[in-house]
Amino acid sequence: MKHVTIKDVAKRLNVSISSISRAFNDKYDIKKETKELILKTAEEMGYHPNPIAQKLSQNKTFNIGVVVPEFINEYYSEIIIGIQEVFMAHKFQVLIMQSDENTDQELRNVKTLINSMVDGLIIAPTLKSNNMDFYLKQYQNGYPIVFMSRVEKNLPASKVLLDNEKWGFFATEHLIRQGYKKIYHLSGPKFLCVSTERTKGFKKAMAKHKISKDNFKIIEAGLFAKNGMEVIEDLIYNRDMPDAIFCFNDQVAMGVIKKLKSNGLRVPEDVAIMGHTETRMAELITPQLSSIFQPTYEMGKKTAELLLKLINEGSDQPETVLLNGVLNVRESSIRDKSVEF
Amino acid sequence: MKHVTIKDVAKRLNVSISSISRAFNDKYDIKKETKELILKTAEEMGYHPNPIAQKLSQNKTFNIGVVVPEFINEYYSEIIIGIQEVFMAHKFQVLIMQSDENTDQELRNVKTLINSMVDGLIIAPTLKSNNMDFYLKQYQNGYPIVFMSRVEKNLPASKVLLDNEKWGFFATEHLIRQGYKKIYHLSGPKFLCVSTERTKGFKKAMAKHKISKDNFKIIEAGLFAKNGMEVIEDLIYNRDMPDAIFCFNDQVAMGVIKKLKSNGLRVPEDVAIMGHTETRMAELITPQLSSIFQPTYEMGKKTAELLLKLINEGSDQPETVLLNGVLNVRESSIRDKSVEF
DNA sequence: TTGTAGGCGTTATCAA
DNA sequence: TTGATAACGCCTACAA
Repeated sequence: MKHVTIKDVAKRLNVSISSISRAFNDKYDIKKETKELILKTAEEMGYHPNPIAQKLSQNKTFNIGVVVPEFINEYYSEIIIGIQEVFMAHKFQVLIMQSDENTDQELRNVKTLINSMVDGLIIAPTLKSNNMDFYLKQYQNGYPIVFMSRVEKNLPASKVLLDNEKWGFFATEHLIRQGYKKIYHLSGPKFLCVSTERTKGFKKAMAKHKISKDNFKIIEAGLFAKNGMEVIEDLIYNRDMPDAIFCFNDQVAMGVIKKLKSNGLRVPEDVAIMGHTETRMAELITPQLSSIFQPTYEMGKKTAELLLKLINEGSDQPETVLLNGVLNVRESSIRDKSVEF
Repeated sequence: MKHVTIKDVAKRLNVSISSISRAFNDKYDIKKETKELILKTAEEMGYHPNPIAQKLSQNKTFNIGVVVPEFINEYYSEIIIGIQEVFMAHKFQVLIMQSDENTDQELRNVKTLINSMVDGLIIAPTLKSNNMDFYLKQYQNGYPIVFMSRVEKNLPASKVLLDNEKWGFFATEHLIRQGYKKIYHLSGPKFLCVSTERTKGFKKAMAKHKISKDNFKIIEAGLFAKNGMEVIEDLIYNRDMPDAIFCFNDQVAMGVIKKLKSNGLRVPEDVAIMGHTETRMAELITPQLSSIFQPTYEMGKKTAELLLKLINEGSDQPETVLLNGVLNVRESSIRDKSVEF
């Protein structure tokens, strides 16, 4: 498995290696016929420039690192596809590492990537990430980093995120407009900014529509289906069931629906359910789950573009991209089919 | 962002770069104190060997490539986690590319990875991959490749797969033992060996239990939920509904369940459903879906180990690892709770 | 035990 | 338009 090198081609054609190099990087003047001859012979010999040597000589790795908290759920997988698309087109390789929602693992991942000299980093922090100071220090030292998804709006660095407050608001308002009177919100962990933003949106909707304190409640649940199930068990035990529930995400919502059904409660007749960060399953379960679709693919592309710019042009002002979602209303939250949403 | 190099450390300590190199690769004799001093100073200066230079000088990239048909579903994501674990421990980087179930994209991915000189490849072919000849040629030329998941048992190369026939058989037999009399199988595409194997298992179970031809049927469906839905629509239209259905995978099974429910049929009372290649959703939908769990994480680890061996020791005999699944019986396929399965 | 120097496969500067 | 050659940062025979 010996690879053909630039020298082999040079020898074969009796030209210098510089000419070969020139032919492959149309930067320099080189006679058209020579170039064509070289490219043709190289093709025949199966020569490709050795990317490792290119990188060494250019002092660039053309690698970028992506650190996500997990990619079991389709959310980050889809984002990654968008990221890869952009970087592939620019000859970058994308190294993906997942932190398994563990802050130490995340720090190790980032350090591994930095040590392996990636030209830039995209980071979506884990649940309880306490590494932001470290990341920001790197960023301020000039290391190209773009953040994604789970960071605060006012973080002093480039980032791409959903406007969680806005879409938390819309999700809630949809329930109100459907005529539900008593609405609970199962939030994510309170140390997760994505969650507090959505909760803010929930509160804002309550305020706007002047819903009294007796008629709403915010319960800290979590990220996973089992968190939703646990909360429903408590509510049933305490005979404290609302008309409608806005869940932090679809996973929680599915846990909620499952538990409601197994206790003989109907969705949406007894309790309406609204999810968030739509999954493909939303359309497959019964009832179909209303949710907020996030433009994952575009998020990935946008993030990649920001990083690419940062790598090529250096940093001027940090840029924040706030993306919009889509409210997809389905069976789980419809009371009155005549009401517009 | 200038990186500290081996020279900087050498200069600082007034030793030669060879000593630094030795200290970092405990291969050569080097005085213990010198080594410790070097490592300590290097640490202070923030020196890490430049992986690109290491790779160039060792003529190895320490990269391996993984090509999967998709990673939106958790199946390949979980496998990848297993792969990464093994290779990370051996200082390899794992480049992941997904083919979006497109055979041309797959070929491009593989060629990109080969051109970027990965030391080895793991390939899980797409649906209609017609690139196997090319891959086998590379393999026979000595390029380390291990195949995964969607290849035939008798492929002359190392591979890791589930024993699909066996677990197709078990899945079917479970339905028979539950007392279902008329059992249909929704297969995957017939050009997908994984599917034909499962179908073989289905037929074998029918033969073993002497089920007459009137009482079973094999219908080619597909991979996705919508394929399952379409088949159910047909069956309803033709008034040709069995007691039980063994679906190619959980996605199809979920489509089937959804369509059955929306037509007022109960699962499992009217029709029992068995899935395959268990997803996390299996436990969350109503009724919970019976399925065959695949040991994805172990598959990833095993595949990685085979490739690592191939890279380090060269090829002797191709090795085939046939893994076992687990039959998880849940609500969707239980008729009689007293029957053992 | 340590240092010197050549090589890995490129790119890029400088001469020709 | 081309060629010679020094870098890029490291590893490793060989010499000391």
